Amino acid sequence: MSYTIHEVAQKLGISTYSIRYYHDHGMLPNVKRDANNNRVFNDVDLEGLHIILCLRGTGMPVERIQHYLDLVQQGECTVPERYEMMQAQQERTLREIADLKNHLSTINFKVDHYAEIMKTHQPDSFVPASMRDTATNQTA
Amino acid sequence: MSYTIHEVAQKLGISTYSIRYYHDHGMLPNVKRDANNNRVFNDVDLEGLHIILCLRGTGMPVERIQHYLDLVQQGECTVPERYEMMQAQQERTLREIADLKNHLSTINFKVDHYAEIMKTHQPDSFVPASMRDTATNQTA
DNA sequence: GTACCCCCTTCGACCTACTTGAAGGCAACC
DNA sequence: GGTTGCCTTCAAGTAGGTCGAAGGGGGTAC
Repeated sequence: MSYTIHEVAQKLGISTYSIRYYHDHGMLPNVKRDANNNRVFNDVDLEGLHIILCLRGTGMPVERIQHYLDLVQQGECTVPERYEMMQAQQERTLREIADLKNHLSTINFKVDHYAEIMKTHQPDSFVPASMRDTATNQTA
Repeated sequence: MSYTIHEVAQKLGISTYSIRYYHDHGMLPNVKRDANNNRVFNDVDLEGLHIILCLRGTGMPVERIQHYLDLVQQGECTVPERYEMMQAQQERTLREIADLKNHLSTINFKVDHYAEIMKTHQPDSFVPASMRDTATNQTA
């Protein structure tokens, strides 16, 4: 199967801009061109993009992704380095999930707090936005 | 208690640059200055920074954070809007955690895969980086 | 009292990872 | 054969910092 850049963008839920960016930066080295110089993607390229999105989504810089994909191209002798990279990324991602969960509990607290305030007030005690430019009290 | 920008940076594990950035962009409106024009932070400012880091860390754009902090300044009548903002952020964060977990399982798979390869090969079948510029086979 | 050191200031440049716009090519339809 | 539409490249813009230069104030050392 082969795909246009638009089809790939739709399939993966990203912009054509990003795809060109990844391609232009050497992260999709096997993408072919048709007679009109348009990019033509196959399933292997899609797989590559999937990995790129996974690594970018977990915060790996583009340069590191380039390096990783180079290692893949170089063959099995680079497995130990790839292993280390993926292990580092694994740890990084676990930390990030933990951080997000921490942040989430702060946010949850605010949601509950605001819900509580709204429950104990009459609905009409809230002033519309257009009238609240002179208020001064502070309730974070 | 009052703190210098350095103390705050160390306390919160961020750079003084970022703190100035947040301050310069109106997100710490109550920070005072001393006789030498140096920023002086108190515990309320620290609390504010904590919220800023929580919202930035969960992907809220600076502009939205500014708006949220404005609402806080405006007082209790803005609680319904703040409630909506925090609820949206809650959902966003849950989605982000789910995405990260998906990515993580891809990464876990790679780690296991590479570990498997390394276990079934002799240790000396891996060529040092300095010698592997001519390899061609592909094993993602 | 001045030299040195350290921390602070502002302002502007730089960075990453896109995102968008301008200008133009090629094909297909009417 | 003109218009529509998707593609191209290259350059500029954006967000959110990050950093460096230039300069000021204050405290201690001599």
